[in-house]
Amino acid sequence: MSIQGLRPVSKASLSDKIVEQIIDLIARDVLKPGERLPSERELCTMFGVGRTSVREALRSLSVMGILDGRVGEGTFVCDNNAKYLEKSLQWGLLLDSKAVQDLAETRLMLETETAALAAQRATVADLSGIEAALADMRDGLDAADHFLESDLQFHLLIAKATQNPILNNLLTMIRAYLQEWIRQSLVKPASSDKSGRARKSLAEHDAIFAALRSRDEDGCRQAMKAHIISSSLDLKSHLEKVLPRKSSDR
Amino acid sequence: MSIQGLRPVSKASLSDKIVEQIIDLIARDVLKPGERLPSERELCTMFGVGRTSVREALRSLSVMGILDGRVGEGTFVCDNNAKYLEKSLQWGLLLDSKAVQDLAETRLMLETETAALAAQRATVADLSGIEAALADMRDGLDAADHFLESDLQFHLLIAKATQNPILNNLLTMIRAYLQEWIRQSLVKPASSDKSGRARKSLAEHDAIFAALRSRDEDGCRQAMKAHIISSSLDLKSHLEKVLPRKSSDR
DNA sequence: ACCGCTGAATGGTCAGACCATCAGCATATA
DNA sequence: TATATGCTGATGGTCTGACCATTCAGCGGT
Repeated sequence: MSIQGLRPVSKASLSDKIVEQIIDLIARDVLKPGERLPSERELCTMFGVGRTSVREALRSLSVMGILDGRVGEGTFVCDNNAKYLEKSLQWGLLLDSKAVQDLAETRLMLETETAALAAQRATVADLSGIEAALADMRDGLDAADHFLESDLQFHLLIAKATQNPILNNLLTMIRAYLQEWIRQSLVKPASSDKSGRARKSLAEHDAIFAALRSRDEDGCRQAMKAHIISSSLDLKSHLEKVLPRKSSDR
Repeated sequence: MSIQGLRPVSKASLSDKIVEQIIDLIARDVLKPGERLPSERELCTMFGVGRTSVREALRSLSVMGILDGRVGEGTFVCDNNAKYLEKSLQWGLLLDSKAVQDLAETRLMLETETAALAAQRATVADLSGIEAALADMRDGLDAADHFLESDLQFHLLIAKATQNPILNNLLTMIRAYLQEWIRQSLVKPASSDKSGRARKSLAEHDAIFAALRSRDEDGCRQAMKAHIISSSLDLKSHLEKVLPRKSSDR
């Protein structure tokens, strides 16, 4: 027997209700971005609940990227309330075991298209930033760490130049995972000579930047693709030396 | 005076470290979906921290949709990694028009390339699964929800056919976010006639599948791109009706 | 075979305490 | 006067121990 029209009773936890209230306050602009919330202890009395519940609510909102708690200062409304997406995409990446090859493949895909987008949208400020990173690479030709750092900057600045924060964040994350592998494959290259690799890499970056500056969308795509594939060769051969072969090979 | 070689110390909070550990466990399949975690009190002794910290960690993971706590039963790993949708809509959030568009752009980028990859790698099982989803769409031409569901399946199966779990997971999550918007723009289309949109969409999917089956990598890319752009137009005009324009517009 | 009771385990909440950190201010020093 | 230095109170982060409400398994009675 089943009776229609029965509604589930309120099963929301206390902290969830608090979350709702705070979100509502933000949505109605009572709490504006950057503003400071009352202290946890004050919120306790205001909501009439224990500190635990308040803290769980604040924790939730901070995981969503809506609030940001700073010890000794207080809790603040994040300027950018769309952080939630980026956060969960990050954690999602974390969830998937960091298979280096799959990651590298994803990076290739994202970064070539990102470069094309950047060619359309980069501001002059973006361009000069990227140029600076390039100059920095040139300076660091003989210092692996320095070189690598500028290299990373170069790529991240391009991602930023798409003006798409989600894309930017995704690429930053992926790159962070790969960075250590890339470092190793540069420091201990398969192809004996290492400053040669750096020099080649620099030339490739030059090509990318040239295409970028002249707003050559497709040229940028090609240059980036060529660069990543080229640098992936070293990474791949390095991996094969270090990693045990996994089950399925394609 | 500045001293070189000083590294920033660990500033991650206790609960954040616990979050990382648990995510790692799930990523390495030590904890499988649906499985039950040790009780909070056990976790306290296992991690050597107070219950507060453990609870904050569990709370975070549950906000992310990775865990699910049930009173009197325990805490479980969600079998459905794409719970984010439910969660983010539950909080009614706050995706401004720009975020949705950035997301759509990212999707376009990923999904076109994904289609090309799938054309190379799809197994016969993948293909027949995709074909089944296509047939399902045809059946659901008049039932929006049914149609939408099969549509989603179609795209996810293609992502799966790349055999790259990271790519797959990424697209699954992005799609989960967009799904509700896509639904709305189908049910309440800008261009008056809605079964027309569905029919057009079906034709586009046919084209994609044809290219996929004949392993036409570039054709697949083009077909997918055309499809997403076409369906994005409706989404975009829908957004402009529903969402407040935020700050910068490009 | 069915029902209801009981008790243990569990997540949710509470109160009170201590700690590390930070802003702001007063003080001391050059 | 201007710049360090040191104190102090407020704040978020953590710990402890307690109680509540819910759930489930097991027991006993029908």
